[in-house]
Amino acid sequence: MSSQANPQIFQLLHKHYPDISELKLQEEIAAVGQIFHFKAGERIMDFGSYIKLVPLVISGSIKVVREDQERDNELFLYFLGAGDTCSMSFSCCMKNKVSDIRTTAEDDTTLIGIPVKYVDQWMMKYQTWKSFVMNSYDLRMQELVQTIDNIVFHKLDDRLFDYLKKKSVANSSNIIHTTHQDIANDLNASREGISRILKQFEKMNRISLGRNKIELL
DNA sequence: ACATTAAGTGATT
DNA sequence: AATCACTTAATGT
Repeated sequence: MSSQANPQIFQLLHKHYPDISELKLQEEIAAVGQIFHFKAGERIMDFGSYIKLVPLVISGSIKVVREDQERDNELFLYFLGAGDTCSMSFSCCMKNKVSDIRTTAEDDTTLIGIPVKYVDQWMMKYQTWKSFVMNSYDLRMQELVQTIDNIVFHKLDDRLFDYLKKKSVANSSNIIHTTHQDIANDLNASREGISRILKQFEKMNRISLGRNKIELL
């Protein structure tokens, strides 16, 4: 805590996290936060590891997946982008539990890591931190409820299109490089099902298809 | 040219 | 919508 505030973090906060406006809080984050860089595809956190840092994403994006114990599958949860933080990490770290989730850099990513012990402290100390945390919970919650709806009502096509949109945003490109099989794994669906729906999307001129390539129109 | 891997299809449940 | 059994197409060696 005797460490000095990192002026770079200070600036990044200002730019990407305008909601975190309390000066004292900004100073604390700058003092204890650390900047990390990850290359696309790099594993950031894995199942079973203890979470000791909460990320504030600055640029790039992170893919968050949940482990599926029965199969060798992973269920895709969501992408984190600039200005996002990982709601899962809050709940995990507060109980000092091991991670249920795995995160990988979807794109080259920069983030500020905050040691978990402060996350707690700041909740009581700073109003803006509290609402920041609550807010990101709320956003994630809405998103998850939505996808649960889509699963219950068998709307695989909605889920698939959402997935494509989000992936496109995550990679800041309209062209997505992936296979139908990989998508199927992420969404816990069959490859054939994905292929057929993609084919429909193509006929509706919403996308165009190629090998290992999907372009959003 | 041959093998491998991704994608498309139709039938069945 | 999943699974199976093939077929067809694209790519790598």
